[in-house]
Amino acid sequence: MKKKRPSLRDIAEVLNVSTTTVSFVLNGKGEEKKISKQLIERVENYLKEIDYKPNLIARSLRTGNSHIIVFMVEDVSNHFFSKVGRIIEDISYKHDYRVLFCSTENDAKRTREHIEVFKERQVDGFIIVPPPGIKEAVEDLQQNGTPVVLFDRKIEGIEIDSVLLNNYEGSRNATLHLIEQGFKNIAFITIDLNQNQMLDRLAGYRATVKEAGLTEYILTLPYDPDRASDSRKKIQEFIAAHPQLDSIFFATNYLSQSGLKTLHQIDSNLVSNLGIISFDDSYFFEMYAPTISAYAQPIELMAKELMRLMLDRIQKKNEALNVEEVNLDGELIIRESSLKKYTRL
Amino acid sequence: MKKKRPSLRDIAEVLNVSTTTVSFVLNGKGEEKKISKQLIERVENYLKEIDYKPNLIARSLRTGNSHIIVFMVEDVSNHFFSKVGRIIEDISYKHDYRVLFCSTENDAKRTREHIEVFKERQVDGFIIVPPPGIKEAVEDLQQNGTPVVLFDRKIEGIEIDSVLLNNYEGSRNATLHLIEQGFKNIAFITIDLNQNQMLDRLAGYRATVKEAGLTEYILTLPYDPDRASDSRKKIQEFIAAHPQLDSIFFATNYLSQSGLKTLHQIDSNLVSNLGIISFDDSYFFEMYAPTISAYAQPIELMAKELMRLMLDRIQKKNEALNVEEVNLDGELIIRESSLKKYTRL
DNA sequence: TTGAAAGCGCTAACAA
DNA sequence: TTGTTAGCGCTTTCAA
Repeated sequence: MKKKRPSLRDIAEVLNVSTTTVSFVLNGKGEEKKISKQLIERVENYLKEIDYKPNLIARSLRTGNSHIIVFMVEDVSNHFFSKVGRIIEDISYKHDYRVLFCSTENDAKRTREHIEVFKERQVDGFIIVPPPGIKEAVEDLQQNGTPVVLFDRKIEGIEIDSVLLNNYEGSRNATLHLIEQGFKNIAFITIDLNQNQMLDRLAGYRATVKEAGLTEYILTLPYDPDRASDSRKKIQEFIAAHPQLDSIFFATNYLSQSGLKTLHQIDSNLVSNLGIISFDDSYFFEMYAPTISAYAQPIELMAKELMRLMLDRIQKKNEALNVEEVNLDGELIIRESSLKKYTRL
Repeated sequence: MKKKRPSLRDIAEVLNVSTTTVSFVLNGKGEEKKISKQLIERVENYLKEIDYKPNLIARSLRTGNSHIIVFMVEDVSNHFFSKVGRIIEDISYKHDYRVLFCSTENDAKRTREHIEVFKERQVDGFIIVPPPGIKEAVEDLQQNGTPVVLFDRKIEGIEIDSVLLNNYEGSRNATLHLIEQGFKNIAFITIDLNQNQMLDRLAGYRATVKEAGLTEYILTLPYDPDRASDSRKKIQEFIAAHPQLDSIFFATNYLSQSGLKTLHQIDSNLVSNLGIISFDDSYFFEMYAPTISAYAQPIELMAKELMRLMLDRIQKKNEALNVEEVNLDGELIIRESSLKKYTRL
């Protein structure tokens, strides 16, 4: 049933040349290795004729690389990560790399297991959104000389290429925007995740509110996504306890989404009457009524920077390179929800 | 810098046994091959001690398989596909397979290229959402004995395992529901994609409307996503031309999304006054005001069926199996938007 | 019950 | 300018 594909050796035999010759021509090293024009042409023609495809596994075994890049994120089906992944896939494809997506679930053990397997599969590089507790595994990769680029989050106490969002600035901008629109009692709703990107956002909010002489109102919800109804109750209580609130800043887009739903359930006018802004954009914010303002992460730029670093590191694998920490700014997208309200103010 | 990992041979030398022995023990074939208990134990202990990880590439080269499954969809960042992919990833992980996600962009050439590369990489199976024009490539894989399971769409004139949605029934159910709620002038908005899943949905709508003695109103929009503004205009004209419409059935979730936005722009009361239902659910439908009814695809079940077939085919690679076409039913999720309206009727 | 050795298909150092 | 050949690390047949 399975017709065996011809191997290099088969080809060499048919053409009556050595496998070396075929290999060199195949890899475009014909000229460099001073193989005659005619021979090159003859080989190339034959390769084309039989539409020869080399066995990539054999090549990997020999060369030690695989032209595969791993993209490890918390959840590949998360909108933000999947969009970034999509662009990474495209850039990789153009450079003849493939991308293995995988979900860490923010779990260190699972992540370490994945890393082990991929290492044994000779993947050429890792782009990782690091869960807590994988510092050693990452250092190990670095020791090994495997390119690693961190994304979205840092690991403290380790020198490593990273592409990050300037969370503090973003949070500050969003808060400032609300203040400029005349909001005085701005709530910040976040999750109790002890990770620097969330802490920076909180810090940005607090500093800005304080600077403006306003009071801070902070609600911290449990991270556990299974306890959505708990969160709903907490939001409801929070709103009830602070009737003076005129606006809400959600620290991440899935909070905004569930938050909007909750607000709507509490009182269908609430969403229109409160100033609302979200950290992280969502494609549904512009279809909502009112449309929801957001501080958007620069998805395309992030993907490009990740791949720029990755391809560079792969190429210059044996040179010592300066570690780069790329801090990108997002963009404040002002829609209806964060504009001055006349109904309530 | 790179400390070389120990190979099977190294281990054999250290233990003063043959590589065969180590290999057998490593693969749990010790007993079967009648290696003595003590030896097995000695080898196992050493393997554990040095935390030996075999080189998976070498193994692949030798065995001809890779424990990698490819999941090819139109766009990996599409909500529906990424959710299915996420579950497939999980199931695979439990069976010690990894998943290579890749986007076809519904383009035959790109898809064929991907298939070629993956074939040379010895992937163990393909789950494919087939774009038009890849029938031959798929048949080729089948010839090769590589497991292929189609998802979401069929390829006409080819016997192949597939997991599909029962589009006709789904469309019928959604239409019936609107009729039961008292809607009389139901529009069907679709895209001009000549693929059977879309045609079945259209057919389901038409048959049901006809059966109920109602008039059909069909708007077909161009597929090209770049021409969103065109679509908006067409929707607007369509609504204007048929003031008697009391409800709209969108044939796919991204149509619903852009459609809702358009409706809202035309007249902010329109969304509340029309009956609305969407083929395909979206997580944002339940946050919208009003919440949007939908015929939801059974994401988890689909992923499970895909993997059931895939793992089965991989395992029984050399047996002739009956082709299975799994047709799944979705679920009608009734929310506010499709309930009887009192404001307009 | 264990070991020797032949490959899987490719690359590249070395020889001719 | 081209060819010979030794591996890459593993599995598995055959021999001992």
